[in-house]
Amino acid sequence: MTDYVTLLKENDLKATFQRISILEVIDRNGHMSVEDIYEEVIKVHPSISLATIYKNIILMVEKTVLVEVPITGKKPKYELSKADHIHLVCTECGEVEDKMCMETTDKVFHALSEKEHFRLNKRQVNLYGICEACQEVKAS
Amino acid sequence: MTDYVTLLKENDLKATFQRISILEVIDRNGHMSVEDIYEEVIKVHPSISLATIYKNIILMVEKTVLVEVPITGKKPKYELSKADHIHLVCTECGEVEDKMCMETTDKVFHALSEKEHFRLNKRQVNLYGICEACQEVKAS
DNA sequence: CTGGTTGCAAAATTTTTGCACTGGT
DNA sequence: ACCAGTGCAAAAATTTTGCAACCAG
Repeated sequence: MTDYVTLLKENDLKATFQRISILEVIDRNGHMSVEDIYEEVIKVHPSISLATIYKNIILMVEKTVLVEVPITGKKPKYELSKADHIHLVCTECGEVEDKMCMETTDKVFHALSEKEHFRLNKRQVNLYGICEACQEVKAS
Repeated sequence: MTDYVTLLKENDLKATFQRISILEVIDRNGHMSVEDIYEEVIKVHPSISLATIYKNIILMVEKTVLVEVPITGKKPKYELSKADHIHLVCTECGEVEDKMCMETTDKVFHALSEKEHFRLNKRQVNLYGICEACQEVKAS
C-alpha cells in the first residue's frame, strides 16, 4: 500500500498532508503508539499538533483505515487494516510482528462462537514472548 | 478461590482488607476496569483511596495474582490469574466471558513460535462480537 | 466557496507520587 | 515494634475540547 490518498478518499476522509504522514509512518514501522506516531510525523511535518494526531487516529479507527492493537501493560499500538493475523509481541524490545496464519485457529474460533451463540466479529491473537534477536542479546 | 489471605501471603503481599476486597470484587464480577473495581470496593470500604486501588493492581499484576486483559477501544480489565483461556468480548454490553478451550489453538501457537524461534510465554485470545443476550435485545 | 480539518491553548481525565500516619505480622 | 501499606492531596501524564484560521475538493 502506497496510495494513501485513495485509501483516505475511499473512506470519506480528505487527503490532508497530516493524514498521509500518519499513514506513511505507520506503514513504515508496522505498529506504533500515539506517541511513537507523533515523534515520527513531527520530523517530516514539525508543526503538526498532537491533538491532530489524536483526532485522526480516532477517526481513522472509526473508518477502519487503522486498527487498534491493545497490548498487555503498554499503550495500545495502531496498524493499517489488513487480513486477520497473529501478533508476536516481544516483551523485551516491544517489537510486534505479524504472522498470517489463522486458518486453523479460525475454525476453532468459529466453532466456539457457534456453540455459544456468539455473533463473532473480530479475532485478536497476541502471543507474548521473546523474539529471536532479543534471545541472542541475552545469551551473549 | 475464596482464600484470598493465603493467595496474598503466598505472593509476599500483606493481607490487608483493601487487597482482599479488591480480589473479592474481581472474583465476583470476573473482569473489571480500575474504575469498576473502585466503585465496587468503595461500597464495602468507603474510605479506600483510588490511589490504593492503582498501587495494588500494579503490584498484584507484578506478582501475577492478577492479569491485565487489554481490550480494543476500552480501558483494560483485570481478572484473577487462571489457566489460559479465550475471552469472548461483547461489543454491545462490554461483558467478557471466559472459555477454557485452547488445546487446539495452543498447538498452532507453539508450532508457529517454534518455527519463528520465538520463546513463547503467554497467549492472549480475544474474540469480539455480540453475545446471545444482546442479540435477543436487538431482535425485539 | 465552504465545510471539514488544523493548531493552539485550555480543560478534563487518568495515573503517579510524596509523605505522614496506620495496621499486619 | 517494624516496615509495608494506606489515604490524602498535589503533581504529572494523557486525552479531549472549543474555536479561529486554513485548505482540500
